[in-house]
Amino acid sequence: MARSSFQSPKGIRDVLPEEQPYWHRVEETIRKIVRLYGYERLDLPVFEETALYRRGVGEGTDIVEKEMYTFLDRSEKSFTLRPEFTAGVMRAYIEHGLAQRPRPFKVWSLGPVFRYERPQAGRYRQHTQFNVEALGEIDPALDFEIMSVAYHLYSDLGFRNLNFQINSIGCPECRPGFLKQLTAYYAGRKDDICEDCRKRLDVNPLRLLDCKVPACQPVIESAPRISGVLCDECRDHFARLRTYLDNAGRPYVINHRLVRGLDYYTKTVFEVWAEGIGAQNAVCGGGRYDGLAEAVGGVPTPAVGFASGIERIVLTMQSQDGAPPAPPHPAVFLVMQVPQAGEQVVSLLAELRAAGVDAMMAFGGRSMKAQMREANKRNAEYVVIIGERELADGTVTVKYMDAEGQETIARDSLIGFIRARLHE
RNA sequence: GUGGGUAUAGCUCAGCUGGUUAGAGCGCCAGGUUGUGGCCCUGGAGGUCACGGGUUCAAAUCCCGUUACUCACCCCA
Repeated sequence: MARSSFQSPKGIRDVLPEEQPYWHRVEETIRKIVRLYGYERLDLPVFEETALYRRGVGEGTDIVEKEMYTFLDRSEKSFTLRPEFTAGVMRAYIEHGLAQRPRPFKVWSLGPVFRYERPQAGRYRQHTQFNVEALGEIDPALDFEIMSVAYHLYSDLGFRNLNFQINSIGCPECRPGFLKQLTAYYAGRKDDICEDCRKRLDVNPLRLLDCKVPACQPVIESAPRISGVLCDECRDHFARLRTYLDNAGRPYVINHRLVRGLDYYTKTVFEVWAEGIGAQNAVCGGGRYDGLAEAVGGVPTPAVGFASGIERIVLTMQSQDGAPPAPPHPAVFLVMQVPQAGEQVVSLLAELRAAGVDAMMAFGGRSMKAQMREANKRNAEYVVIIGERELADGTVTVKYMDAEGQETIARDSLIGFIRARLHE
């Protein structure tokens, strides 16, 4: 590693040009799909009042307890770099009276989110999320639509073995009863479970089901399942969602242990799992959050959404075999055989670009061989050479870089000549 | 917050049990005569061997500490 006075902060990375083709491909696909499904873009601030996240995400969550980048501004107000999108979307929805628009209000966002965590493969302190939300509607067909957006994205990106995990975690009507059952069940087994789980029993019992410690597995295995105690409304909602999935032939796995860490989820929760992202498995997580609006001071508003991490998508793409997205390369690269051709090269370059032909020139007055080598490294399709002869008779020489041959043509016919070939 | 691993050129890494001007491949730059890329050949630039201390006649190499990076746990995208 090169020495330097500075380096990027821990867990925060640069996306160098060679990785950009992947990002470009992902963004292109996202734009295509949100249009297809009728979602509009919503850009939100990168930081919000701290209280929004405390109440929106939930006091008991890891995000709020230990992962937020919180700071005081010069007026001593507390703000926090967004650790997720959903709370901000809800804030904007309420603040701008967006409930007045046709419902559901369907939006997507793309941008960085921040969490203070120990970085590891597929996990960063700043990462980029593609976020999709639909607010103001409880119909399970909307849950299905949201999941379809995710499905469509990954399948268009060529992901194999799409692994959708779904569950229903109930609502304020039925979940308390389940938690009572669950804690009662665990109360008699305190000696059989790990230390973390003993804490979860008091703090966040739902997460007991999420534990990966081997000793806890048999306990989880025979634990009561929420599916048995869902209220009629939640049971019906979940059943209808599954029907839509079945009818569409979508693969999914019902995962009784999928509970998710954020407080605001109700009913449907889902994740999409992928390989190639280190020890992480989720490229996408989401669900229904009918209780969030009230938690942040709005009128009750049902909503569903998901977030997907672009870095994890890119890692997944890179781990799959198949050709990487092609990097950009110029159609034309201009080379001067003698320094006197410099003026011609500079004006010709401007003319080419004005005509919409992407072009570059060799800078710095190096040898022609060096200029040709650069043209090759930059993968130019055509090299246009201007030398003494061309200067003398008002011509240019066009060389084909991935074929044999070259030809000398009138300078004025160059743009037409190149355009004709690029359209082939 | 907890645990493991690693720190030598831009990148990937050699450098054995301490010994004199620290190496390779790739990349970069320049040449291989008269105006031309890719292959090949030649040459060149580039390193306070992470940092600080210690042991020793002698440390990239051994010991201690610090920092950084990395993987994993927790949790999540």
